[in-house]
Amino acid sequence: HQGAAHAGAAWAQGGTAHHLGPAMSPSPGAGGGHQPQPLGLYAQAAYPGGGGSGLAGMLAAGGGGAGPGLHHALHEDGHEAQLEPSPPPHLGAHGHAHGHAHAGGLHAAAAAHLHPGAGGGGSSVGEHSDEDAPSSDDLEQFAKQFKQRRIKLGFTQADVGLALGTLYGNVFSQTTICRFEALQLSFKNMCKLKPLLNKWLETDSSSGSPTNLDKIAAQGRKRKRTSIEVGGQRRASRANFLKCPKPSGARKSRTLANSPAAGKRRWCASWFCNLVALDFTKSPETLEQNQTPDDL
DNA sequence: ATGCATGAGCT
DNA sequence: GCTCATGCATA
Repeated sequence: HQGAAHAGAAWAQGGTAHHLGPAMSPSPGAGGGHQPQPLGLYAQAAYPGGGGSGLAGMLAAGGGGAGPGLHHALHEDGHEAQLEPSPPPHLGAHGHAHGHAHAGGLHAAAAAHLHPGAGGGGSSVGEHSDEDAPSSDDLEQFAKQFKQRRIKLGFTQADVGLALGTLYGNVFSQTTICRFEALQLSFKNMCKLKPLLNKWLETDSSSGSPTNLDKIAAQGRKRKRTSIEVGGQRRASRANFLKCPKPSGARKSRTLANSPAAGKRRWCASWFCNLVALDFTKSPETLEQNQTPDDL
């Protein structure tokens, strides 16, 4: 059930993508069982080959039934649209951008792709726990299944993270597992983690043993989280981001100096970095609403 | 689940 | 100096 209705999350390697959140049908249905999970479609933009227009392109299209169409466009300011060419090293190419537009939503993907095809044999439709070129669909499906099984087995995200540590060397935090399940990691990162989690699924039943939940002593260095004045600073920063996702040095200085967030350079830097890195996977609709006129 | 932060690699 | 993978702290 729920099969077709997802809202989306978008992936892109070098480009921009958004997703919108609320897409679910307003079905009055009592049922409600779950909360609308934003799962979704991914779009992978392959690399901007040389040219580039891809970067700033795209915007969303309106939402079908339910949602008030929210979307917005990101326009970059006049100049500069740099894309970094991260060369897709041959190998696994995956990437289709399927942009389904389901019931509510949309988003587009600028995309190019390399075909998955590796050469060879007729790939059968097998669901194998592949290692090599998982498609977005595979990952999406895997994540979904993984979460389901994890819960069924009674493990928390944190448990899994720890287990991974004992299974291999890498320990992962609850955060990472959560993001994996929610498809909030980069495509590449998802591909990297999938095999590990998959192995966990297989090894799980055996792990009835009392997991040594410790070892992972905490290290010193506590991080301090900067407090941002609700509303103003964040709002202004969002507006700025919309105007220019990748500000140049000069522009950054100007923006910082005049923004309500002035003085919080480090915060600003992290904020922009995170937004760009996640490809703007945070509700763009919110941005639109709060957009400030022109406080650059 | 998500906001802010760190640090390793790259360029 | 930037991107990416990851995580602490917290809503």
